[in-house]
Amino acid sequence: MKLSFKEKVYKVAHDIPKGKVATYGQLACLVGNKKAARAVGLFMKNNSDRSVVPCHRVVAANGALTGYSFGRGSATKKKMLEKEGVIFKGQKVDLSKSQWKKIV
DNA sequence: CGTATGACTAGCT
DNA sequence: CAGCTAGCCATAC
Repeated sequence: MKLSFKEKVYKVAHDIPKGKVATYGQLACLVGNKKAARAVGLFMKNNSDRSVVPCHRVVAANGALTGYSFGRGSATKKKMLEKEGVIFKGQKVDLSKSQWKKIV
């Protein structure tokens, strides 16, 4: 079975461990199209698995909490991440400490 | 198939 | 530091 880009994105996103976050570009790179960060975000928005896929563990390349049209948006997202152990720097995620690094 | 859309990113001013 | 532009991609219609 051939996984669609979107399927891969969901798969990788689901692989993000608790307390860690990944950037759209990173996910895009993991699925094979590092320039498809846009498409990645698109799937997160059209997510049907928002309760299944930890889309809240996906942030912008600079650690900003972009998007997230769930709950109170970035507020809820930030809360969830902080609760999971993600380090925050002001209003952004401290990628230097909480960016997920896929171990292959 | 062509157009429109979007939770992106990097570079410049 | 903030704002803007251009480039790139997959999906839906």
